[in-house]
Amino acid sequence: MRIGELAKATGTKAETIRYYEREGILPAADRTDSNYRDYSDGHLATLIFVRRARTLGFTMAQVRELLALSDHEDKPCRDVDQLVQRQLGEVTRKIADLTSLQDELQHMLRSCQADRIGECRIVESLARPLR
Amino acid sequence: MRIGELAKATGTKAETIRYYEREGILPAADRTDSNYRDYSDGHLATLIFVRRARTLGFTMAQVRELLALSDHEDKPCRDVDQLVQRQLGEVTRKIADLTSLQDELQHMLRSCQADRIGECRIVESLARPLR
DNA sequence: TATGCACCTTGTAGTAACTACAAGGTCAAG
DNA sequence: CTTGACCTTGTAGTTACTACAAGGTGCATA
Repeated sequence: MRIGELAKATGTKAETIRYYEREGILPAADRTDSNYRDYSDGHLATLIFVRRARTLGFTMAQVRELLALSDHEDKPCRDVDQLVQRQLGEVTRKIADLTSLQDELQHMLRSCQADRIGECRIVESLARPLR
Repeated sequence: MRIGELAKATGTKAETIRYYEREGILPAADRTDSNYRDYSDGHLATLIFVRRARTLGFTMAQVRELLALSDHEDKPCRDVDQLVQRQLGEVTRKIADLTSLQDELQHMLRSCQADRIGECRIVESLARPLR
């Protein structure tokens, strides 16, 4: 598929896709005879992954690390293990925070539907567990 | 508390705290006689909230919206309701993605501990549900 | 065949959300 | 009375894009 299709399929600007290629985040695509980039389904999956990871608050560096785990076949398990453990910790923390926020938002929704204006603990929902 | 303490307590640079004040994200603090910013526990909670929300991938604009929900006492329920519903959708989507990623990381950990190098489906973990 | 659109390149510059200085000044604890 | 934390204004760097412009190729269609 060409860059325009890939852009549409993922909601990414073509310029951002080329940017990812320059940055080594997305592997360079094959080229057609007319020098157009020709993307595979693998590229599509990787790009979706990158975009999701970014909206989940991972930095480019972290995305790079996560992508590197993809081809860990050639690396010793111990190295990978540490990295995975670190990422897992962060993911788990994020889930906890988001779940707390979700609870609070749902609570707000319920109290609104009941037309009672309850107190809003939205700030507390994330601020409470003082790390 | 003074800016330095607040900075330490939240892992935020003093400069960032002043930046948030300029941007209206964090309400201006009281001032001591010597013109030092004097923060309350409320400021602390808000700042923790802001930082968490940011690492969860919310933009400043979204953080602003979420904070605005805090004092919804004066706004009609219908308006708040819509906003909450929208944020809730995003939060829920993020939790789903993160949970999928968590599963995959845990799987990698298990297969590493068993010293079997399994296939890595980390990209697929986020890329699969094609939106 | 000509028009127009998608693509190619390089390059510059803008945006968001910080982060880091510098310069020049005040305040307070040891 | 010096040192370090704070104050201000201002400029500039970083990350992760996003948006142009200029100049060129490929290709479908009127």
